[in-house]
Amino acid sequence: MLTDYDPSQYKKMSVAVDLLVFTIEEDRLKLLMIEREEEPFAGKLALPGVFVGIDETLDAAAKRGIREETGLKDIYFEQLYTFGDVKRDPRMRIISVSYMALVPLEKLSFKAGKRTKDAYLVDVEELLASDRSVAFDHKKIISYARWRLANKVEYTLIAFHLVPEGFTLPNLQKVYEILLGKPLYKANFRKKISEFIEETEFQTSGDAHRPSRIYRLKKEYVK
Amino acid sequence: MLTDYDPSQYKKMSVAVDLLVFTIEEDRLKLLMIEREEEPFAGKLALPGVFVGIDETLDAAAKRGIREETGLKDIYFEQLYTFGDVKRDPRMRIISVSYMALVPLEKLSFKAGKRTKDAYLVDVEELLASDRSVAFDHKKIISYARWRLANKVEYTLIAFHLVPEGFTLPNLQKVYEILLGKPLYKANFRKKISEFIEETEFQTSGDAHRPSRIYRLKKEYVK
DNA sequence: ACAATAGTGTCTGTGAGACAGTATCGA
DNA sequence: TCGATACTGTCTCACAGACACTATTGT
Repeated sequence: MLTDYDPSQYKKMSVAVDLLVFTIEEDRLKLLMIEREEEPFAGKLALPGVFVGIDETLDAAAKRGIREETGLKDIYFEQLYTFGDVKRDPRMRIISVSYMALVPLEKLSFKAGKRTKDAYLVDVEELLASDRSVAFDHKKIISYARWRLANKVEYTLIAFHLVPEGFTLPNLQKVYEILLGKPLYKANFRKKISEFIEETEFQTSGDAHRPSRIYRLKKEYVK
Repeated sequence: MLTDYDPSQYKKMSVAVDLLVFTIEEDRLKLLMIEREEEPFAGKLALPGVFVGIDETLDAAAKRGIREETGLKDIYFEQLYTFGDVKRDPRMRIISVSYMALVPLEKLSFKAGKRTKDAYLVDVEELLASDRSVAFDHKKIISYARWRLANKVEYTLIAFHLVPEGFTLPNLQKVYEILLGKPLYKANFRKKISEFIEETEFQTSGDAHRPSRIYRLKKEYVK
């Protein structure tokens, strides 16, 4: 490939990274979105994103974007898909490499439902079910990410990234149920994940019922 | 996102599509590669690829590339991953969106092992196991594609794209075995895929043993 | 004692794995 | 008849699904 490169023939384009930062808030899957202030799509919700620098790796751009939007340095993220429709952005040709990030709510400096800057935590199912318009082709991207997330829950340990380092099993199960969109049987769920976790000495307290033991992911499975 | 776009700050770059056209030849997984004639990496094997036109969708560019390299219009392909290391190409910054395509050998105008133009069918396992150098970061891309292919075989019907429309079960099983890298039990394999296929009236003939029935994928599962 | 949630034991059905057997062609 | 490969029947075992039971807290 690339043997016959002719700069005059192939115009260059801009490459951006779009970020899908997911978290769980009040037993709902939420996505970090911003309200656009300028045209096009002023007033609409959009995914946060950054342009990729000429000397910057895609992963590095994603990391930088996450840092700028959340203040967080070391959260889990992975490349999702690259969207390259010609008219995605009415102003110019932009290739968008989407990245999905997962973070437990505790790490986000967000209050429930409240805004920080122009950023909101948007209920994903609600957004996708509604006919509310979203900037650019971002609704399509969100829809794809939601699908991929549900898929990967089944054959990876990705759900653990949505939960604090120390977690209870009822807590973790709830996350699985939210991502899968269906209830699970307690006993079966525990059997399935038991090989990946280990007890800690801690447990919850203060609730008017039996306390719940705190577990953590075994070291060998921590990314 | 994209609210603060400043053209002087973010330089544009080139976007290319790299193609991984897989097929099965002589019971081996093969990949279509070309021998580079120019620097850099002259004489090395490389993935075929094309630059994405300014008014061209990523998928459209992939389709065009496949057409140019194989002469084929309607074969299965899917986007794989986007590679954006800064020094991938020593000449300039190129973002490479990789696409994986699958085609039965019968559709390719290739003779076993022989070249057409500068194109070869390269044994994938052999290439990956060897320390033979490959142009750019293409070895990494191939390695990733090989992994993804093995994965998707297990939970999709992707293997059917490597086999003609009418196929025998021993034939299909062999493809699964090649992709999975392990032998399968006949009876179990048949039970597993029986729901997706249907008999035709045809069978093989001429061999010194019991003929093999020709099957096809049920309509509802085609693509 | 009771409400509420945490946690466990076990039956069942489904499906993958393993292997042995039967079927049908050309020579 | 025989060699070779196509095709089928069935046993076993692991595991997901389903459900009932026990455990431990605060009030």
